[in-house]
Amino acid sequence: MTDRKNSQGQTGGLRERKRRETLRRITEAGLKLFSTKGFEATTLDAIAAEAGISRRTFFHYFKSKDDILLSMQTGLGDSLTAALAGKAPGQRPLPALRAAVFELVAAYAPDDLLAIDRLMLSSQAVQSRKQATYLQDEALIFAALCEHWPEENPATLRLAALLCVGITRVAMEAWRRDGNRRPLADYVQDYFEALAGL
Amino acid sequence: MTDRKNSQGQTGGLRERKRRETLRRITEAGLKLFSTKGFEATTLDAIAAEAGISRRTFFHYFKSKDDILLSMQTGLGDSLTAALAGKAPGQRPLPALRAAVFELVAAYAPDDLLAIDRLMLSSQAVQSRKQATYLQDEALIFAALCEHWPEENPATLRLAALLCVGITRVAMEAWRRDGNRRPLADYVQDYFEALAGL
DNA sequence: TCCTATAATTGCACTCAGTGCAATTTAATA
DNA sequence: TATTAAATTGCACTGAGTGCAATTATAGGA
Repeated sequence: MTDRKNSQGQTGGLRERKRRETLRRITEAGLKLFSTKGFEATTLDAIAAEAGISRRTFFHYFKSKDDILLSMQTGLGDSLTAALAGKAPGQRPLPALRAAVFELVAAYAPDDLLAIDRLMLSSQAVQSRKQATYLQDEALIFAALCEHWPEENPATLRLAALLCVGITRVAMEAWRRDGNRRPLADYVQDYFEALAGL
Repeated sequence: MTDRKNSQGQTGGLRERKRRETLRRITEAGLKLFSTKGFEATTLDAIAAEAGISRRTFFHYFKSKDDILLSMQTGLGDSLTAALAGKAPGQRPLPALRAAVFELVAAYAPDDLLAIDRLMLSSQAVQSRKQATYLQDEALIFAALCEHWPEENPATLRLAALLCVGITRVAMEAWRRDGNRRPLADYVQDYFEALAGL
């Protein structure tokens, strides 16, 4: 009836459009205040005021203050399983994962993510929860591996998931530590090669 | 002067003895209440009352409610670096670590730790912080490895630390999942062997 | 256009974790 | 015993997060 563009789930009605807009305003307000005042020193009242909503409404969009930052995570588990789903021919698990990681890492915008990352360091709780997501990523990838290689030893697949997430993690650490002068893919390469020297 | 047995830092005065006793009472009270009422439902007032102290005093012993549980962690990083310090002859890093892990895992009391572990699952925040400690363990072990094998490629040592903590972690998961009918060392063995099949 | 079901926003009152401060008690020691 | 330092406590406060009920805005059909 009304002329809403519901085709790709993109616009879909005034209600949803407003909701997305409010969500955007909250995260924007949060990011702005976190980076100026610091994470801990920023109160929810301040965020709500900056976003033009009430304090109570904030909790209809996020379950906690932490979640503003956490919601901006890349979602390594989802990305990798997706990249893995398309192409699992006759390859071994680890090389397939390796390829998927490189695919991901190729398209990576340094600056935005780095800023978020730095903010996350300022809160113990946020940092912990961020690091805990690595373990969830592992679980997701392990499940995907089990589907693609059902006859493989589960312990092997478990280790493959562990290594792939772990290598990505330490590569990003090294990359950030060096002030990203070399591309992230180089660090990933380094660690995958170091695997042979064990 | 006074007859305090300060030799091994064991007793050392009324003050310290009382302090240790209070600490013990708090953790005991916490554990008791957590396991009956649940972690979230247990208030600090209840813990303080049960331990016979004031609410305010609690914070002279723990920085947060979480820390009661977190303080009972094994400290994989410390244990492993200690076990590693004694014996690093001409071995390669990973085999040396492997031996150290087996040494640790041999002396492991199932029941107590398992109860703590189950309690930690009931709080998102505690669980996250627990998982985050694995990364700190990695860092500790990596530092120790760098000292013992200064001429080795750091990336290799980084991966060794990652693997050793990771394998211990997934082994404990599998062990717990199976209701620990087999000894923990068996699971560690499984994963170390699966490493070859990658 | 009007009407109704449903979703979003809000205010209010509440619980609980955690902190700062200042007073008081208790142990250590000269 | 007198002095010093640590431990305990109460009080008042901030801020996160929740439950509830009232209000407002949107959706979609009559």
